[in-house]
Amino acid sequence: MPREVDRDSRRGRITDAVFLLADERGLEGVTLRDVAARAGVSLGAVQRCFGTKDEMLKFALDEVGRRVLARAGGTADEAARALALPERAEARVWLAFVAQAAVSPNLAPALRASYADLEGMFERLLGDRVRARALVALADGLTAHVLIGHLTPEQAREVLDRCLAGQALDHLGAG
Amino acid sequence: MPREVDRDSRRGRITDAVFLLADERGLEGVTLRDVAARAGVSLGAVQRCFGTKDEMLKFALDEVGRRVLARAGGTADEAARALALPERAEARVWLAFVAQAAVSPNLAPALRASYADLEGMFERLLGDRVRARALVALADGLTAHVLIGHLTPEQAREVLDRCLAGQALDHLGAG
DNA sequence: CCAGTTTCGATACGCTTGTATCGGATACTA
DNA sequence: TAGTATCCGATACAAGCGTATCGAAACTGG
Repeated sequence: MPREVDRDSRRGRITDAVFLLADERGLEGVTLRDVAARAGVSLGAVQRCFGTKDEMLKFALDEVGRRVLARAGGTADEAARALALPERAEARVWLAFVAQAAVSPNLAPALRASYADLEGMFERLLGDRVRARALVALADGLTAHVLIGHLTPEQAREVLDRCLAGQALDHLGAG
Repeated sequence: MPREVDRDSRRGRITDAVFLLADERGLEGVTLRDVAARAGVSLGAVQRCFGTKDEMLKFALDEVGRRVLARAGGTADEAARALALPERAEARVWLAFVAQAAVSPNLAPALRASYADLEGMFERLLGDRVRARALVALADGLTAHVLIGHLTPEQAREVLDRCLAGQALDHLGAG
């Protein structure tokens, strides 16, 4: 056989390149050629590592799910803040996958699995599945609003703090 | 001059076609040829109506913003439910634009304007800007989770009802 | 030391995309 | 009614995409 490069480290480098490009231009701006160039490998290497583009994206989606879950530990407050105010690049990748999964059935199951993990973690922390769902949804919404520039990170932090203190979404029915 | 077709109605038909296609395949699956075919006009007609693809998408974004805002009237509860549980097609179009705006600077301002309108409406209804932001973010998050199949519409409705009753996000810090 | 097999990077290919261009049809103007 | 300026739909075109293919290189088994 020819010299065999380290397959796993190569997959890791390629996945990192996918994240960088998805952060810069969105998921649709990720082309195999650009991924290869950014990762410092040939186009053929990307093909051989992942077979098809969809498989590469699916692998990247699983990876970002793992990273998000890994950082969302500790108390419910800490976890919520980590979820709502993530790394900007990571958040953009996540949002790109959410939008894509809404229309591409082959990406949706992996994303649903990540959300199920996330929701389960918050449910264990809070002891209430509905509250867990509310918190995850709120965090996702805040993250999206920061990304598009509707809120600053500080404003999102303020909203989250008020919600965590139980003062923001109380008694909305009275309004 | 040659016979002049009704420009506004043509723009409307083309915009409807953009919505249909964005709902089916996402915003990146919207091609000028498919839009033309779906609208029942020629490719050249689409070009002359909007000049470039970006302008067509920007027009569609403004239009969906108007529709969302138009349906979100009444009390805060009604508005929140209309926002969190919109027409499925409309929601997918909205999510697609959010994801796109996060990486394309020319689309972001129009989306920010729509969010500013929405937030202003809730602020008037609630008398509290932070609560308004929380509610809009929660609604957006719930909508996204329904679209990707993580929550059923009924589950999202349950979360929203608990939040509107002030029982879901209270005292998360104790968890 | 050589044959064989496997993986490497490069290139070729067919397809789709957004945009530009082009003759023909049309409705004002004089 | 003839001229003309405008707008129509069709087609042409260059670029970029994902994927398939190919010769060369390299490591292993005999």
